[in-house]
Amino acid sequence: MASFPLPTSQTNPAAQHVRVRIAPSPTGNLHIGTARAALFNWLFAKKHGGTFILRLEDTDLARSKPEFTQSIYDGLRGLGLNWDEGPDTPENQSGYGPYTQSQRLPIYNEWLQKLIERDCVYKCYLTEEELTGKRALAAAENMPFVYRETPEDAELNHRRGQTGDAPYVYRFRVPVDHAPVVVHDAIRGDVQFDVSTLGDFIIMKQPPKHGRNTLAMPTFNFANVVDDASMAITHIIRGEDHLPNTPRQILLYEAFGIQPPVFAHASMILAPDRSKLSKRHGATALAEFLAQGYLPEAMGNFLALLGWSPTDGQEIATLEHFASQFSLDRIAQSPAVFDIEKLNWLNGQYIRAMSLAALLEKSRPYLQSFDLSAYSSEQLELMLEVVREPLIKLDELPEAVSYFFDDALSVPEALQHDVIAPDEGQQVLRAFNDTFLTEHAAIFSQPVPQAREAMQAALKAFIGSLKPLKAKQIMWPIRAALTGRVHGAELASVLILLGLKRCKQRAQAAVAAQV
RNA sequence: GCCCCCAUCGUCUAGAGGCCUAGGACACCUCCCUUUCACGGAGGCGACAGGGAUUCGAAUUCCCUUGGGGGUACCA
Repeated sequence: MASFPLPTSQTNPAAQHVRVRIAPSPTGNLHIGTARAALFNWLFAKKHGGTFILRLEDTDLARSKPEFTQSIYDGLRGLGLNWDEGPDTPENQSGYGPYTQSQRLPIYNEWLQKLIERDCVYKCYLTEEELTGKRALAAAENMPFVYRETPEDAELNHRRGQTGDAPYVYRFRVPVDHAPVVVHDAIRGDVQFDVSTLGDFIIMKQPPKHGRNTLAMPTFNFANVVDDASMAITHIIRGEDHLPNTPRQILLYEAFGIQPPVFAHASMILAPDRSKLSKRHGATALAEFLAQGYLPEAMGNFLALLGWSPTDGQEIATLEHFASQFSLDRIAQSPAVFDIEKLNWLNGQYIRAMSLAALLEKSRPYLQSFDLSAYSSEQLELMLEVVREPLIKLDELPEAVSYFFDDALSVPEALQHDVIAPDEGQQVLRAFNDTFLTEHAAIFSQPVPQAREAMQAALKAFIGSLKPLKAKQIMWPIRAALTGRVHGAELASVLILLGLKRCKQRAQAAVAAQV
């Protein structure tokens, strides 16, 4: 795919100890795009025996919330993307902490001093109004707003600096005569940005006027670079939305005299209408999918396939398997549409492949409205075994098993009329109730595996005994009477799980309804 | 507007000049299996955005157009 020259020390991860990070901001629940970025980083770290780091970028004090931090923890852990270093790991072990930006203020100030010493930054005292005016001016000329400190502004900044208490921010002075900044991207190749498109960007915000925290916060671009540099991050794998930021960050690395890490910008995940994935398209947070009963394994598998493809073409695999063949140059350059159909298929695959014991555990939260104590776990596993086939996600479970728990089964009018009421149906149901259930009553008290086998055989014989009628004509009335539907789980198992008593009740009710 | 990225079946993608009358997966259709629905199996439908250029030869290289996406904040 992308082929371009990069120093071997950078392109060959084996030549150094890989350190990658996911750096979400706790201003929202873990987004599906962030989850995928985390996954790519994790896969890359795994592949190279590297270190996967979680860093919380909470410099936006107003929007950062503890519950979002929790959502990030839960989401990543849910997918199995455990981090080697992060806010909750002992930082003295690594020496790179803390891993929460709001706790790293002294570090940013320290690094800011270096820039001040090198005259790479200046205090900007321009007010919001003055800035707005400049923006309007640029807009009027149909030009992009690129802020540069003019001689007049410099004088003004100097004058306001004298007063001592005027509010200011720190801006990075973009060198105007700098050659185009080249981003060596491991996915896209070299991307050039002319410095004339880069304004003097803010690196330290103004301290908030109110509230108990009055310390100045770094901006994203600054904190990101300082942290990545001081945490010895070797590869930055992130979304394409960060690509336009990268030249600014590279300028900062240059100002610090530090070799930038390898950048890899994966493209975005899009909604089916090719617009940005947003709430109006349904779930966007990982937790929402998980709550619907998409299995974490399926989500991880699906996300890995969105914008990346395995070399061996095996689409259903563990993350460890994917990790073994992961490489940045196989990450797609073009955006990927989030295709729920494929997720559905994958999830179904996982539901069917799962052990019944594991499935039972995963299912319990979805079955809370039912009294499971009426069944042994062996019976519950049988229940899941026979209803799991058509499932897409676990939240369909209550509907799928409802007739095992309802005491009074309500049979839809249409079924009552079309399947149960006709003479044939009644004939079948009478035979079922009077003969079949009586003759085979003993089967119901057998242990599950034997009962199932015996019941299957008995049903087969029963169908044969009603000769002129076809199997379907026999099964449907019974199924309708017992479950209130004509499609569904294997009938023999349904009978066993319902038990003799309920089978009789429901069969008799179906017959009685017609007299 | 300006800057940047992207462009293969409806969708996810394979494809790094001849292996491509473009492969796989999801979805869809047909058939088979089957006591229903499903699962599973076997087939089928279906794409290199358009236009130039380079080349003996282009899905693959270059340019333009068009379309989509991202950015343009004291958000990250």
